[in-house]
Amino acid sequence: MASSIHDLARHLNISIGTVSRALNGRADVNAETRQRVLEAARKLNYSPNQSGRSLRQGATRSIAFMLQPHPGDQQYGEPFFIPFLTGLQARLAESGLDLIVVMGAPGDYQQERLRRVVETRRADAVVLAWTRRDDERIDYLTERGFPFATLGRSRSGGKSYPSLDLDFEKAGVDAVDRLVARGHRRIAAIRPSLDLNFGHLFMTGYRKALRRHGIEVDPSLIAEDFINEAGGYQVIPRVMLSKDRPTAIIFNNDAMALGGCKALAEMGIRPGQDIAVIVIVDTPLCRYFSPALTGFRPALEPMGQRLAEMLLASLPAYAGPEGPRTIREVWPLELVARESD
Amino acid sequence: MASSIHDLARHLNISIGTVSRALNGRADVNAETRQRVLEAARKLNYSPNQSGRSLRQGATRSIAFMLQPHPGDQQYGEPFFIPFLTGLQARLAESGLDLIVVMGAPGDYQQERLRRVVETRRADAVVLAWTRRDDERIDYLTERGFPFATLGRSRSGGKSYPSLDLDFEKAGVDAVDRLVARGHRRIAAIRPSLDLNFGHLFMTGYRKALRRHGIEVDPSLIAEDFINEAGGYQVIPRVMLSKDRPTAIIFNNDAMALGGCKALAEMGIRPGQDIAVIVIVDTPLCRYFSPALTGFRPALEPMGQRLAEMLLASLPAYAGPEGPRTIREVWPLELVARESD
DNA sequence: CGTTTTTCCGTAAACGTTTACGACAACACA
DNA sequence: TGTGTTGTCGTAAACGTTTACGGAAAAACG
Repeated sequence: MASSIHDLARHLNISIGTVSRALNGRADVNAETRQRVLEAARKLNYSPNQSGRSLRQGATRSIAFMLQPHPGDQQYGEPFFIPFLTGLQARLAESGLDLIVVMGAPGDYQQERLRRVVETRRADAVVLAWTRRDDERIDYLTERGFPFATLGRSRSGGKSYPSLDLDFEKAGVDAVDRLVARGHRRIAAIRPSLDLNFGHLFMTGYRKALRRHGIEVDPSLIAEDFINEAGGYQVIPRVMLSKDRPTAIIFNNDAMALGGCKALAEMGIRPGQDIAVIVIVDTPLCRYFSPALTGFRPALEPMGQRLAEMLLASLPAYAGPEGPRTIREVWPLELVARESD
Repeated sequence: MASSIHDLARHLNISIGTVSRALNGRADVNAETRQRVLEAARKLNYSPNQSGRSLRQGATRSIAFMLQPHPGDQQYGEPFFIPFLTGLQARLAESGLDLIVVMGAPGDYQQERLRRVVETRRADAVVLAWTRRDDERIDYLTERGFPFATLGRSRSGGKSYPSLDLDFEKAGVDAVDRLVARGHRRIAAIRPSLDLNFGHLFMTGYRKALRRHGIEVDPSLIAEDFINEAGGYQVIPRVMLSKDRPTAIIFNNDAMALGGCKALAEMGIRPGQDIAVIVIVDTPLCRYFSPALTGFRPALEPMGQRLAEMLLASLPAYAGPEGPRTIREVWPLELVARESD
């Protein structure tokens, strides 16, 4: 059915070696011959079988992104990643690499899928997200010497791999600073599990800023739940029913904020009027919510491009001129002021 | 680095043929030998190189889902697909198949990416979404005889391929019926491009129901825009500033509904009180919005499983007992009544 | 014209599997 | 003992590429 390099060679009365060299732009092939080969390839719409190619070269020329359903989420996923993937894809394509996204099974930190990709050599490198404070996936990959990069940091024991993260700690500080400047002193923090590294970073900033303002950290104002709408919804009563209510809430996530605002509305509390609300990671949801939610906007697509670049630079096969490699980057989160505070 | 079948054979003092047969569960291998092979494979943690395997067998044992950023969307994507993919993945894994997700470039109806997957034989079949009324991807695939299935129908000229869709027409009818029963007669419809088949189906139901109730279809109550928050936001003025305002609005999409409600709020119109709102495809967003939006909930994960089954049944290599193959299914959309109407 | 260099191309091996085929031993049966 | 059957395994080809190597012809050089 599909035409192989042999068909092409036979059709041109030429050896497959020459065809291959012509297609791959080698120097030692006559200009006219190359022309004929390229034309024939187009006419028979030939394109090389990826399996044959991978087998011979020992590389698949593709990078896998491990996509995981929201931890603790039963239903929907994270639109967050789409623009990131668009950027990743764009940059990889420039170097002739394909991006494949591998769905993790919900529940197990996708160890199983990851192992499968690595062991059957379906990709030359992988990109991880949802990095945890101690991440066994990182241990696994470094141990096996399999190339990877991460979106998000981790507490790494001297391991060296490209990683790109947002400055959640700074965002936590900025959020508190802003609220304090507006007169708030009882500021709640709604966060996911501290295992998730960005949750931990956020809380570090939160605490640090409070202390700097001479405000004692009140454990009853800090609550953890699933990182989705249901989590935000069910966590609010725990925070609001205490005797000394907060006057402001920082949500570590837009989905949690949505659920939280619902719970507030049901209690007759209006965000932006009766209580101030800030969201750490801004999405279109925040902008189009009523009231529009103040949040911190990440530059997702550029991040995808950048992480692709960093990953490529770390791969011997694709590394360009041996410049100094940045291995770790932390990008700022820009605050977008809106109505909710 | 990675151990091959030769290493395994050498380690066991056995031929690679026997090793392969043992691992693949062939009958003609001694029980004790098989045991030894399996143990050694575990110990050396051997797993077969996928490229070698694919090359020999002429099949990659993987299915590609073509994921496209929202048409007209610059920023974020569609969480809709995650549970669908979870179901798809689960069912494929049962048959030993891998699911890979391929990102399309925004803009071109991902023809380029699709071609690449097909021509380099990276997958044995593909799954398409966002089916259009006339879909060139379907033409391309049938022409080349490449197996595929679609999430969503298309106006197919006698082509035969597995497809699974939601009954958007019925949802359109039900939405109108419900609103009419509550006394509404001026019902607006906010939809995406009619090229997108689900948009077309929805409108068919909408018109049909209106006529059945003796209500004339008023073009000024129908508006098209991008299928995202911004689209919903900017389309509302066009519909609400006419002299004879609608008393109810049906949104064909949750993101458009979010944007639309924002625009309504800015005009001082409260959904659920001053105007009725129904959303065709329900997501957690609808449930946790204030007011909670009435919508039609799809069974996404089961749909993924089912479509995987239908696809598998259409592939000669994986087809089970040759039962009658359902080639086309349309699933109901269940209405979830909430506060917005 | 003889020698060296360059240009171009064919040959064949290799990548890691699976599998058709045949060989050999053990066993059953007459 | 001879013949057929069964169980188990090794051999080698094949999948579609890329690439090291060598060789023939053409070009350059003296």
